[in-house]
Amino acid sequence: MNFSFEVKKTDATGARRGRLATPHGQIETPAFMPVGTTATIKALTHEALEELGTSILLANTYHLYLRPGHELIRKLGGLHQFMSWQRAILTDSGGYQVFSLSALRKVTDEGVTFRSHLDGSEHLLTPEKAVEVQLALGSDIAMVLDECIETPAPREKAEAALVRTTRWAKQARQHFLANENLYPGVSQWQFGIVQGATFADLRRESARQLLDLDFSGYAVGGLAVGEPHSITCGMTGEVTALLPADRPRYLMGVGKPEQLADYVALGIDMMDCVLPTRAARHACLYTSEGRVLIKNARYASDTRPIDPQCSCSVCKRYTRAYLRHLFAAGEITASILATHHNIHFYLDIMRQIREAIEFGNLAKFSAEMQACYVAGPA
RNA sequence: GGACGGGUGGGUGAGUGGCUAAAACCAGCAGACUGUAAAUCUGCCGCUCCUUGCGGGCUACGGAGGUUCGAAUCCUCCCCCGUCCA
Repeated sequence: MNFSFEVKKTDATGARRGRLATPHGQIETPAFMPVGTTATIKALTHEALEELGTSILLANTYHLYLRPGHELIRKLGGLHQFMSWQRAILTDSGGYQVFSLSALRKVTDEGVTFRSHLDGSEHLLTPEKAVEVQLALGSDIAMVLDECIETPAPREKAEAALVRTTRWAKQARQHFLANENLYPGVSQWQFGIVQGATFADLRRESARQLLDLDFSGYAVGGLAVGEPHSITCGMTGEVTALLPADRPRYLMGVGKPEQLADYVALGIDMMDCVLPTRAARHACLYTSEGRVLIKNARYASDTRPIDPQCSCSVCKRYTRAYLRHLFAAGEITASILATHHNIHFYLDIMRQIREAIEFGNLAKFSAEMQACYVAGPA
């Protein structure tokens, strides 16, 4: 096994400073993972991602299964070789698409039947199928298929999704353990996903049930999908309190810049979010002084960099006025530069968080982030 | 000189008697985005008043008159623009 996870230090808040080793490199934790659903971080080259210090990124089972197809990717040497990315990859299972593509799918105990958003064709994604697709992709970390529901949700619905998620997790775990060595050269970790919506007892129950299955790591799913941040934190805390200390914990789909440290303080080791990349394409830039909506008229002749405190290559070279112009003109370069900056900003936050844990001042760092995001940019 | 066609809100451009402060798109202004159906989506976009309401007043479809209860829409004259013919 080429995998290991080690917690090197835990601070007073409960934050963990660790290291996750994979066959495709080491990941310093807490880590933020940029989202590359269709095997690309939109608007960024792999050269740029490497320069930014990305150690792991996400890709998506449902999307890659539909296009170009996991069999093709397998045939071409697996996802790493296909996309020419030799660092780590985590693949999401398609569970999130149960939520985001709710209009195009039907969930039964057997699995999720999707009507393809690409061509309308029907596809049944079962827990076993999700395992098979991810093994074929050869990602480093595979997620079990779960049922992600919106919050707030009625208790009965949350219970039903929890029961189904646990059942699917058992099937997925079994199927994984029986097939993990199916492809030579592919070595993979499998994570379970805790559900339970906004009900603390359901969250705890979900976690306990998954612990029996002995996953390599545990994710908290179904959060930041409508509920307030305080609830997200509350639910996360309920779960991390029960998770084994020696396994990585992954809070799925979060968060805003000023929220990241909160999750880390709750004992989270890994996070991912489309926010920095999507917001970038939508002209929202994250800075040490808060958000900069770069299309605003006030930046038309602003010759400062996006973030005067930032050391990224975009901030070293370009002005706000130029970025604003690129967005106004609909130039593709606008997305490229904005995404580069935002990913740098997120990865830099994580660097600062890791450092803060080591120096024991995470709470202070968190407070400073909150302050500038409440105050907004100068 | 003649024959047609046309002049609509910042732009393009619908609208041929009342449902029209006037479609749609663009531009402009502002906002949203949390395991990506997102280079997307939403709101505002003539001026003004207030008790901010599917509220009131004013101005507006080249110009000036006219018909009509009512005109961007019909009539008259004028001014521009385009195409074609001399």
